[in-house]
Amino acid sequence: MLSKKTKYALHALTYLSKHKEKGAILIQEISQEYGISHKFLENILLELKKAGFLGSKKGKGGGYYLIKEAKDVPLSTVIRMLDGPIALLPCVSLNYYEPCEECHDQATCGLNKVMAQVRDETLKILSMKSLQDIVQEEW
Amino acid sequence: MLSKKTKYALHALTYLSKHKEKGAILIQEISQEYGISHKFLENILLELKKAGFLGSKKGKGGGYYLIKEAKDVPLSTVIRMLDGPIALLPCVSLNYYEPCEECHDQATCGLNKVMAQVRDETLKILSMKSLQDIVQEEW
DNA sequence: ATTTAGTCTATATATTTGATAGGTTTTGTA
DNA sequence: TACAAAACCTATCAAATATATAGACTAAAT
Repeated sequence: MLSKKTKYALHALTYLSKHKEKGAILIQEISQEYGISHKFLENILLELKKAGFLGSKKGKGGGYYLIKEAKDVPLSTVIRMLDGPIALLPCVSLNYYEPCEECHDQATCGLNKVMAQVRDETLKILSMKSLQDIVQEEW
Repeated sequence: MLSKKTKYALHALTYLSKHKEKGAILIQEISQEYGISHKFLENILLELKKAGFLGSKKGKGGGYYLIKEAKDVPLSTVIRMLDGPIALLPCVSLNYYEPCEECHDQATCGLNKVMAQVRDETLKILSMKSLQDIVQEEW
């Protein structure tokens, strides 16, 4: 399951994308919209900023805004950044690979094969779908 | 990611299936084979027994053995039993459904749609593939 | 009777997740 | 230029979950 962190991030990004015309948007506004703790969301938005998805402005009239085009924000990227691996096993993770300690030989492991297949199908969707698809779906 | 518990369970089931001709197999033997803590594996096998996958025999010459046919043990069932939901969001889980607290309206939620798609593709594989497929893959 | 090996329940330890606290910096504006 | 607003930053805490361990109990073989 996705962590709340990631879910909140995706909702926040969606909100920012939908209200792009408003310019900078307060953390407050987003946290109220979804009933998320202000401080928790703060941390999340900061991370998204450091990762280059968001820009921000301090002081009065400040807030956050989307830097990237919604179509250039694949869901897989957001999920990986905040939750880590998408794969079900470390030994089939493309971005967070680690061998399984208990595994004798990855090359012949049956689970490895199946989970690689699951990973491929999941990624086919999550890297194809972008923030824009979410926004469009909701409008 | 799958928990160690689930990974261990799947390995243990595979082992039991491969060595079915031996009859009852010691926890000891399996835990050594994969370098798993004896006691931890004990708990896992007990769960699998209570769920009706394994049988056991106490005392000397005892151990665990597979009750079901390997082909009748879908990976999805094992994963769900030990790890819970396969879906990435509670609101698209078929077996552990819960609404997302922060969500205004599931019917129009864009994430919901995408994650339902991911769930479908994942389940297509995990409920199609059984223990037997894992065993065959490794032989 | 003794040994072997699973059963059961409880507890301990570690890790991760979700949330909070409070001071710092920047910026608009009165 | 002082003040207020709002993001920035770091640290910490609390709760939940995952992993592992302990030890007494029961059943079976010999």
